[in-house]
Amino acid sequence: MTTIYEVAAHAGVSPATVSRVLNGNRAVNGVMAERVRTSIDELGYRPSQVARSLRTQRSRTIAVIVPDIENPFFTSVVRGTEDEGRGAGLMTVVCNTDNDVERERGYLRLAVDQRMDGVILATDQHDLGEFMTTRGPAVTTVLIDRELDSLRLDAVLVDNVLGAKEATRHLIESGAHRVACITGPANVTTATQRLQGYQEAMREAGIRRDRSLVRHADYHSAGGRSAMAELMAAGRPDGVLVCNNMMTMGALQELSDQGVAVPGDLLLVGFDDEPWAPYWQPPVTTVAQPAREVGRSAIRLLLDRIADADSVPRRILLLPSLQVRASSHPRQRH
Amino acid sequence: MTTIYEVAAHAGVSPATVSRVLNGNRAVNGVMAERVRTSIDELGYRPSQVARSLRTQRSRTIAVIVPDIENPFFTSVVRGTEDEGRGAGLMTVVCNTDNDVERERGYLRLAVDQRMDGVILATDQHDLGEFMTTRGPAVTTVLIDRELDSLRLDAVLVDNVLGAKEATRHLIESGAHRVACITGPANVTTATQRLQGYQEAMREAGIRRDRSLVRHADYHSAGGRSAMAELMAAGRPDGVLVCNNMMTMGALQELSDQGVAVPGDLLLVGFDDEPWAPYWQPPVTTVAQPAREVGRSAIRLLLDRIADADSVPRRILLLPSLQVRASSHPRQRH
DNA sequence: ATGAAAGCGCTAACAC
DNA sequence: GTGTTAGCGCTTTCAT
Repeated sequence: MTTIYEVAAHAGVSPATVSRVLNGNRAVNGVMAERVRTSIDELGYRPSQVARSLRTQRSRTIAVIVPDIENPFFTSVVRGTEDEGRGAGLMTVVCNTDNDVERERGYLRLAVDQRMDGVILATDQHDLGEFMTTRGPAVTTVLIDRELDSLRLDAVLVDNVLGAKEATRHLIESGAHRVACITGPANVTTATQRLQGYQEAMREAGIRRDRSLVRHADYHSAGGRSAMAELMAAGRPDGVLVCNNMMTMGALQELSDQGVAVPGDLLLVGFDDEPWAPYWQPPVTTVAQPAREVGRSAIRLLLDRIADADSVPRRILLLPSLQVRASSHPRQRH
Repeated sequence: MTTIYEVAAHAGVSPATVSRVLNGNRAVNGVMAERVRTSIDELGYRPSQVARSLRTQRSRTIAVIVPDIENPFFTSVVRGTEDEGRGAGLMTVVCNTDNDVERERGYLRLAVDQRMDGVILATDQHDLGEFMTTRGPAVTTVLIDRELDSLRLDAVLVDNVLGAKEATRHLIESGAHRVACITGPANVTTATQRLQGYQEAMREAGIRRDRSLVRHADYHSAGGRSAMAELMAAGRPDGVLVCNNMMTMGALQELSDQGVAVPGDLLLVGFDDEPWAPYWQPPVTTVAQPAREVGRSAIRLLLDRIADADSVPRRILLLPSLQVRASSHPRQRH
């Protein structure tokens, strides 16, 4: 692999001059710069980022650590970080923890070991282990999607309460009287917030609280399915808010198996818009989260934080939007 | 950030000794090693991979470059490379090209610049630009999913001809007489191979070739949808093989919109098994590709290639398997 | 068994 | 405007 010295020799200049050309330093004679560029091309030279990082102490690389890369919400977030990062010359590395604490720790360690410029992290782990030192995180970190109040860090969140509230209100206005809610694990903030939004909407509609209409599941399809089965057994609801995309699939399957027509017998709204929500049968009304914007905002917070390590942590709250489709179409009056 | 020198000073030894402990060099006194480990813990020291890579000329990192990270086939491949790579101490970096030649070039360049140990690449680009030098690829490379005969490289492929052939035969045996095929772009090898498998099965069943039953689309849902619409207009088929997961969604939507019942009016088989295929309405019969195994095999080929740069390129062909579900259930005889 | 020292490939003072 | 040089944090001979 050719080095900067070989390029320098080839062009008859010093390595410093090559470095200047490489880094767009204007203080280089035009002719000489051109000669250097020619040598670079002829030799097919590519500067070693490794050497560069060691020297400059910056890697121009950030890690995005997510619990589930198969969840389209997170893939969209990654698109956002790539988009926004590219502009700042930042490369995005995707790390998938599969909700495994040990893998998460491993990736945090990796970010440190690689001396990455930043970490964008979605987790419900309040204890980040050795990664959190007394002087803050070992690598500049921005949280996304889930809140971790215990950590004083920048964060980009979505207004889950509002999203769930609007969705529930929509179900009620569309004619549902017994609206159920399948939310995520009780220890995940997004799940409790969405449940809260549901409860607020119910209260405001003057519907009395009925615990048999609420289920916590695991944010995966199988969990959504059994939760839906339980709800049907506990007393048929005529509307349901399913608080994430994976569980929505499971719930729909269970309803289909039981011969429950959507929206005929039951109105349904899911969470997390995604590429194929419109393609389902029926097309599913969802609370769309601005996933891409989450990624973009996270990069911006990260860059600000790198520029000024000492300012007070910021919290960006983005708004979701209801995408109305067939699964919640108002019931015909009989 | 603490360095190896500070650890050495803290433990009262030389940096060389710390390095030896770090790398499990047995030639170090037990007591001393223990003292070093204590210092490492106390200081929270993490060796810089950057400095390590510069010194050893190995990054222990590979790039997996795929055309579409939202396609579950590729996410599964990535899982495979992570699984298998972890064992060898390799870290997987995921790069998403969105089928964009420029982005692909960019990521190949990145692999070079970061002096990565290897690249696992899914592409239909026959020209890899400067990445391919006269002495082979700039970084050790293994191709996956798609064939590139022009490049003499290791590759892990799936027997697409066989998969499509079995699927088509299954459709015919299940009672379809006019079996259509929606395949991918004519310049992508997986698409032509799947089409070929379809054609072979049709020929062997003694069904005469009918070009109006074949459509090329773009491997995305919208393309699958319009292809399905065209097929229905051109003369209703009673069976269809859709050659990738995204297009299957589109085709199903079109059929639903037209009021065509699956499998009642038309039998359907898709390609690429995926997490939610069983959750669709109806659950979809698919040709499941061993995506994870593709990733694992690719890592193995890569490691072999790194160990021996001069052996002849190998080609691993994996077998797909038909997952029979409701969408192709044999028609009741009227 | 341990240490001293060179060097991986680059950048940034500093000198000219 | 350009060159010389030190040094980023490691690993690895080569001495001892």
